[in-house]
Amino acid sequence: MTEIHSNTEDKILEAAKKVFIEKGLEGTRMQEIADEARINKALLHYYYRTKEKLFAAVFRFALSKFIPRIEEILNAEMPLFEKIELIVNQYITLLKKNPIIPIFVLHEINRHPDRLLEAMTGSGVNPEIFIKQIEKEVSAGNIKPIDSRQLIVNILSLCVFPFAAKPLIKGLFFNNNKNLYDEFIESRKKEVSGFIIDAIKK
Amino acid sequence: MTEIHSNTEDKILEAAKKVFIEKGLEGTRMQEIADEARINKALLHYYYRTKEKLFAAVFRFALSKFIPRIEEILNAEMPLFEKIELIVNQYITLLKKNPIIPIFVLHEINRHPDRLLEAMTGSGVNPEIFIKQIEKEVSAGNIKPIDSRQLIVNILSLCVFPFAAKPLIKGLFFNNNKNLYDEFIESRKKEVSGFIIDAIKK
DNA sequence: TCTAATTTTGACCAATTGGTTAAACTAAAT
DNA sequence: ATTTAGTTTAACCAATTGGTCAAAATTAGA
Repeated sequence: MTEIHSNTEDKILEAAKKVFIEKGLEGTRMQEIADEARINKALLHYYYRTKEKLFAAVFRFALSKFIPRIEEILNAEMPLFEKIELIVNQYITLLKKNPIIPIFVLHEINRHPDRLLEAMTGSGVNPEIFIKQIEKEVSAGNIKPIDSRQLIVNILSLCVFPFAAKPLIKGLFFNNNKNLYDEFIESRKKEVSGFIIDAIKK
Repeated sequence: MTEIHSNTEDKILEAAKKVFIEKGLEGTRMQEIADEARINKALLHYYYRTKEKLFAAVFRFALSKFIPRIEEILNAEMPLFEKIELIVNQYITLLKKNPIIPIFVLHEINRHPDRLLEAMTGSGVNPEIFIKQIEKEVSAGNIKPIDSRQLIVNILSLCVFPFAAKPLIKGLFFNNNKNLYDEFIESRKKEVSGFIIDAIKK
């Protein structure tokens, strides 16, 4: 198991990320990944034996961008509203750097839900902590009563959906103008957290 | 152009809907559609000459479920909050009947954004009306100041995302229990409109 | 330098794919 | 009963696909 990270192996993974994430598992041809990496197709199978194995590596990467590690934020000693601002801001910032990750991940976990369970086991993702905190705030009367899972899904929805629906939003509202769409997303960093806080504050 | 709706043509379209919407354009084999419809594969090409043409028919159907015609609601004489309640309730009800439509449409318009423009031209979808109404309510001081497009995207996000992320939510929150997830969605009919109204009311 | 291991390649393969074709079947009209 | 039109099928095809393999090229160690 002496993994010498040859330049080639990295080139393959980078090429695979680009093509797989754009076109999905079934929309991707191994030849296209090879072309993208400027190597022979047989080399793909030399480093990653099958398409599935190469895809699995890409999927793991994508999932780490889609479900970021934010334990530090969640466990931080900080008022709930500030925490929500921080989460929303960081999440939208992250997704802005990886804008096509959401639709890729959502599509692939829909096709093969088991892949998600595998990849998430031992990934440290634990919503229980955040759930507990929200419930504490509710019963302490600091925010309006709301089911914690509903609130979490609302936060996720408001952050993620605008990326998944990019072509729709861009076409419907901004006449396919990329800059206008980007500005729209940028202003959501403040918009969304303000919206959420207004919705739950007393 | 004498289109006699034979039973076979319907059977094909129904089978194509089932397979395409579940597996996407590139994940679908014509043979599988033929099997699903219990007919010969050549018959597919007899009625719909190519895979693309058959897919286009399915996509049009899916888009009509994803972007429902709600002009009547939008143009109705009704207070904004009631209107939001109605839209959210109707939209979630519709998506509950077609739960895998969102991820299918989002994925396909991401792969081929031009398909969306084609299908939406002359579809009567016109957000301008709703935009104007929201802006009127804002400037009349009836709700908090908010960009109308941001509000519309928020409404869409809160309605659609939980369907697109079904496997994630079901696994993360409900231990893959279908009933619990369904109840969760059902309660969002009230949850979401309440959330939105709380966020924008003064 | 010589050797052994690793890396890279072109040629190849079996299976699958969307699509075609000619013939057979069906049903209604004459 | 024959014709005619539309419908359905089995067999087939060329192109594409993921994957293999043996040989060539490169690298590293002695």
